[in-house]
Amino acid sequence: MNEMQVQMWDNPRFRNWVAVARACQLVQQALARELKPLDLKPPHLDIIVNLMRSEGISQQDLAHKLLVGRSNMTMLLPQMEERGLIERRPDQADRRVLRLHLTAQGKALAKRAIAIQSDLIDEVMSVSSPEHCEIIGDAMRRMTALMLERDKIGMATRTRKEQKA
Amino acid sequence: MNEMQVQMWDNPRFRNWVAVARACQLVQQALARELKPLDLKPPHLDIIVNLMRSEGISQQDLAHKLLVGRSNMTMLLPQMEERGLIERRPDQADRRVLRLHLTAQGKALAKRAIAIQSDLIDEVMSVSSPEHCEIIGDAMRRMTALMLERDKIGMATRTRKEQKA
DNA sequence: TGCATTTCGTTCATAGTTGTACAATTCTGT
DNA sequence: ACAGAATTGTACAACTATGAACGAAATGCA
Repeated sequence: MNEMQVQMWDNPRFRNWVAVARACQLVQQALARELKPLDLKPPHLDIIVNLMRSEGISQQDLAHKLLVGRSNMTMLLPQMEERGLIERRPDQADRRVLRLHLTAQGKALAKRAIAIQSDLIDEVMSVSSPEHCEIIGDAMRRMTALMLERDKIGMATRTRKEQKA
Repeated sequence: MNEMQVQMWDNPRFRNWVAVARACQLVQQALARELKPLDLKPPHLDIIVNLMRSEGISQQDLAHKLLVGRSNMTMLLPQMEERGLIERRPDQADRRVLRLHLTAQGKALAKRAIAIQSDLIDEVMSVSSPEHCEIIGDAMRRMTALMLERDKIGMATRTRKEQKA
């Protein structure tokens, strides 16, 4: 029973991944704290950031990019709209979808929030040289690709649709 | 307004940190899915793993290690105790604290759960060479140290206690 | 000893997240 | 054109997480 204990922490991959998860959690918590004065939470900022990149995106696609469920968007977006940060305009080509846009006020807040986030990230990533910073980012992007591919395969074997092929 | 957009994503630190956060999120989600057959959730596994390292730890110290609030432990631990995975024994030296221990059943489940987690981590970390894996882990540990130090300083300036010095 | 302060765990109200079921709309294949 | 399937956003219930207030126990300091 004790071998398991040793085994886990002697495994470099395990040890180093745990370090990644812990750092992530701490940075997220710090971000939440520093965003509080703007009355924003990390999910709101994620939405704003993605909206700057993809004006007119649908709720579904946004949820997909953020790796959360659609219902999550239904909870968050209306309250951001009431706050005047975003607009949800119906798409007349497909009347099911709502296309999302940042308002001027939303962009102004985005600027301040992103400044906070960027400063925090600059601080935490400054523990690594630019070269190591790229190594880390590259590894994480490969990891993300791997996980998304995994999910896709899992979906294909579980659903009935693809079995036709 | 558009300069901000470019500015963010041209900043290597920003871009690479976002990759870290996304990978983390995906791995967490995958872990949750693979743990479902054992009827465990990531927080439970975190508790179990830390309990293997630190038999007899208090709820408070455990919460501190896991970077969550004490009330979180109060929510999770009793239900794990009822399930027979852990025991909470009062400390007769200090009758406020409850010392935590894994039961035999808890250890058995831990073994299976850790096998699942290790396999997943091995898979995702296999996108990096052992050398890069260490670079990543070292960076994240420095980052964690930086954040904890930051918090400590923040606490010291806010509380009254340390002002005596 | 006595009293203020701190620490540990709990309680509870609040807020955030998820999955499922649903109505409206669009797409597909005949 | 039309029936069946898929997609979009919503509603809701169940679950999870968090922070503040609390009581009990311990500690520090006169």
